[in-house]
Amino acid sequence: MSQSLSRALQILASLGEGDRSLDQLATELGVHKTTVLRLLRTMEADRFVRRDDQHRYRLGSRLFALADAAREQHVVREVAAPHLRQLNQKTGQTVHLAAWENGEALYVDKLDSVRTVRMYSQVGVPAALHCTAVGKVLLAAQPKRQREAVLASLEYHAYTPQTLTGPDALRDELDGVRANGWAQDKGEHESFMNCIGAPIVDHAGRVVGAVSVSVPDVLLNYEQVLELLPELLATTKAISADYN
Amino acid sequence: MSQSLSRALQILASLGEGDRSLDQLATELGVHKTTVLRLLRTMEADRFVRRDDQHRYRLGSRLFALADAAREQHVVREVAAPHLRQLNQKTGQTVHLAAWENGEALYVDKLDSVRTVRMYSQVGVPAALHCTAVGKVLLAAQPKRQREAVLASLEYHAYTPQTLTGPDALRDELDGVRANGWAQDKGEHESFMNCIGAPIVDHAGRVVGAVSVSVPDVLLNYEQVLELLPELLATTKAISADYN
DNA sequence: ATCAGCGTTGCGTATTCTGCAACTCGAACC
DNA sequence: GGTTCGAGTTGCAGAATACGCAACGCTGAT
Repeated sequence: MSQSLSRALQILASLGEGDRSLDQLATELGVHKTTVLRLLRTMEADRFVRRDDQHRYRLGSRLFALADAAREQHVVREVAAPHLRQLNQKTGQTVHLAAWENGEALYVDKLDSVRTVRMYSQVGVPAALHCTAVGKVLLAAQPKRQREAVLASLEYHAYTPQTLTGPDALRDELDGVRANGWAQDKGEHESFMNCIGAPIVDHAGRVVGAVSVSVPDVLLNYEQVLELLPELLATTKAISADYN
Repeated sequence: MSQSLSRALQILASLGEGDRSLDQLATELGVHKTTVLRLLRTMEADRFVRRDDQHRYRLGSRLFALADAAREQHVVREVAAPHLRQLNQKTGQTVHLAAWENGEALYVDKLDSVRTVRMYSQVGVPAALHCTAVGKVLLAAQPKRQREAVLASLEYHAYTPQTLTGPDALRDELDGVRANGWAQDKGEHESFMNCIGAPIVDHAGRVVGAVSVSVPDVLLNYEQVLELLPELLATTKAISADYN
């Protein structure tokens, strides 16, 4: 494991909490100023950090340029965006878009409930497959071989008492998802959150993404969330149509 | 400058464009696989990168979280954001925000004209100083010493026939910019694009950023673009006021 | 005017990183 | 089913690289 890199990452993490001076960083890491300076210089050259006129260091623009570039790579995102916005405005709830990539369900876009603003924090991060609506939708759509492989390899972390914790329970659940054409998450990831999700399909009927709506139970109980299902299905249908 | 760190940053940059395999990264950097592996391991431990079950590497959750932090910590950007959105909606045109960082004019935010969707493509990239509105605004605001140093060192790449191609022409132009309080780009960067830009100033009158509006000439001719000037100046004035 | 605090530089040392070679694992192909 | 190819992983010895020291310079405060 690379020492200097490791220290550089610590620096970035520290800068994530706020701006720092050289000495501050040096004492924080417990290394000499010189060392920190060299690392900062390297990162500054690539714009991963910048420093303002008062010699205080901050995170650089390269960082968000990178994240944006990575997030923009999914084609589904572009097509889905306007529809997601509509769904978000109609329901007033948090909307997620996820896509299947190399054995994972990746969040590709997210629209928050409050203020209809994008909250990116989770975008680019994989979703749990056994306890999220999008995870179930995408996993259910995989070919049987791969599905079984995933079922066998999952860790089934029990986030809440409701979480499905074994391959058998999840297999049944997935069968249900395929039969219904949509999935639920009844407080399985966060005990106070209920979600419903549905697939986006291309012209060949292959599932290329999943959309979900998440609602905290203080706002709507589970039955009320189900009333949003028609809206959700209309949205995924529209996206699927546009996708071709 | 730290070699290993520098290579690690190259890796991140590459992963920003898409997922990569170990060998792919090794050949891209021109170093041994072992070296890349060690770097990746260190970054993986801190979740700056992760790999899926097919051994393909991609950016990790920590990086996305940091990117969001970087965005929020960019004061000018945060303050300007709502105003830029307004300007974008009122004019319907592409709006850029740039800031002077490390001796360059960096695009920090961008709102696209055609769709409601954000196109981040240019964010984090430096703007040409001799042929963009924001570049001129920011360069014009630099102290004379530094300004002259830049004037002498620029390459004056002639993107179009309209591009200013020498230090003398640019110096005159900058004098005009300071006198007027705004800058233009009459097809100097892309022949079919006209832009106007204006500075954001802090309480001490120091220029901390620049906003520009860009319009393709198929939509508006140059005189019509100038009619947007009051809107632009109102925006920069409002941002400047909020900045304090 | 002096001092304190902080960032910066040059340099010798040894720690850390590097690349080689060999090994493992899995898939693909005959 | 055996073989070969591709890709990732490990141990190791040499050497380049990163480290910390000490001294310098700058800026702002007392």
